[in-house]
Amino acid sequence: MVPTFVPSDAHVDSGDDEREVRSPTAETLMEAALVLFAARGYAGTSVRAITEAAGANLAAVTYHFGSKEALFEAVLASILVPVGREIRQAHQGPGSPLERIRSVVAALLRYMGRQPEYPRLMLQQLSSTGLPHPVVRRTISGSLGRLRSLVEEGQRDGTIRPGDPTLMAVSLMSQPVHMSVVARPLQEIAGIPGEADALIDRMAEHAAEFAVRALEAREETNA
Amino acid sequence: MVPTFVPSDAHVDSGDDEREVRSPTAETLMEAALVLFAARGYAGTSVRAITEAAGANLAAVTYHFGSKEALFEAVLASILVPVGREIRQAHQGPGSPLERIRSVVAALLRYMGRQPEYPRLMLQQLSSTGLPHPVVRRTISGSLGRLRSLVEEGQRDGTIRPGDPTLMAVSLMSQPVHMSVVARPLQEIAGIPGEADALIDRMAEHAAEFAVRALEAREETNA
DNA sequence: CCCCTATTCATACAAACGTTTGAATTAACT
DNA sequence: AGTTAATTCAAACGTTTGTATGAATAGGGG
Repeated sequence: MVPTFVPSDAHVDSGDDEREVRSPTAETLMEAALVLFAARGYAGTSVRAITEAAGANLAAVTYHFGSKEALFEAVLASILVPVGREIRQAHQGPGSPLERIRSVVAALLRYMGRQPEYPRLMLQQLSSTGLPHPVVRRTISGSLGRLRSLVEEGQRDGTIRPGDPTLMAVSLMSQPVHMSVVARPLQEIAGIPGEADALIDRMAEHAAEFAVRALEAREETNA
Repeated sequence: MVPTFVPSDAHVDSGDDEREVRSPTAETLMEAALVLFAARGYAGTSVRAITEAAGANLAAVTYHFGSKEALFEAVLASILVPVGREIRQAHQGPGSPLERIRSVVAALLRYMGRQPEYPRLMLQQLSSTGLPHPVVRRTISGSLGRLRSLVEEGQRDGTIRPGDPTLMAVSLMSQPVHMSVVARPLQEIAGIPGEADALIDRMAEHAAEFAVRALEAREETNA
């Protein structure tokens, strides 16, 4: 059964920057679990596989996290914090709305492209039925909100064309998430040569340009 | 274990349009399996869940398909054929390259948005590590090739701006796949009101416009 | 009616699953 | 050295997993 999410409101998030303190074993377990969950999914990853990869005892997951599902949630939360931060930073940067949108898209793609486990886990959540885990939902909803506000700002000062700001934000978000995930298989499928990191950089440039072009207001419309 | 794909070259595909003939039970199994695989993933779906949903005996999967994995491959192949056909039709339609790109994006999004299992299964394949199943790879590679050739055609006649046609094709493809999958969760996350089908239609319009704007050559560049 | 092939069915199997248990080990403090 | 708490460990628990088996049930031609 896929982890479902009884509200479990016993959880603090107000400060958005708590330093979770964990034993070394717990850290190692989370690192191993991240890789395996991203590669094979939640149901496809056994507790035994995780503990073996981490060099820990089979009972370590139950002892340190309580259950496999709790470990999964901890992993999910741990990766979404930096993703949210990445977007927040680029969002608060200098420049016009369009320029900031460009840097959000490029930065996000570069970040995720180098940690492919992150977007993979996000996509796994999105592509199952039922609502994604609340921690995923919160991050996505926050990031979409920031992107939408950038779009609206640009629409107000006339540099961004009219259109539904929410859908525009979704399109912006889909580029980094989708492309960072397909980058690796794409090298084989489409026969793209070269180093993986170089491809990510090219993709970041491309996606940012693609996004800006799609949004900017024409200088010479029929007005 | 996620289905891996020993080449298994004993498989005919030349004609691209074989009418697979199956018993009614096999058909029912595939329909039930499609829904469950898309909802919970391969590892998260048990043979018992499939046969129960199909109203068939537990042994039916082994008898009709040989194994759970073979059933999965049959399901995968069955959904990718119509997806490939959808793209091929829009690709061969009338109009300029940009207009045909617009209708590929819109048609694909409308099609997938109404059969969410299709893009879900595709994304599941893409978001695991390791190469996707060959049948997925072939469809994606074919579709990307068609999109890329449209882009190149438009670049030749000057209606599409310069840029890497392969990356452009990937961006085009990512819009329908990604948006059709996130449509449902997005209604809750972003609080989009209205009927699901109406949202799909709005998304199709939006994504097509987004794509065309991103690609078209400016009439008034500094040339 | 009988035989033959195709399909369904209940049941069984070994393997893998997440979790529990209680003893062994480690580390810190008195 | 002695006490206590935290952690690790090997083993076992009861389920659930995918697949195999052999008997039961059809449905046509002879």
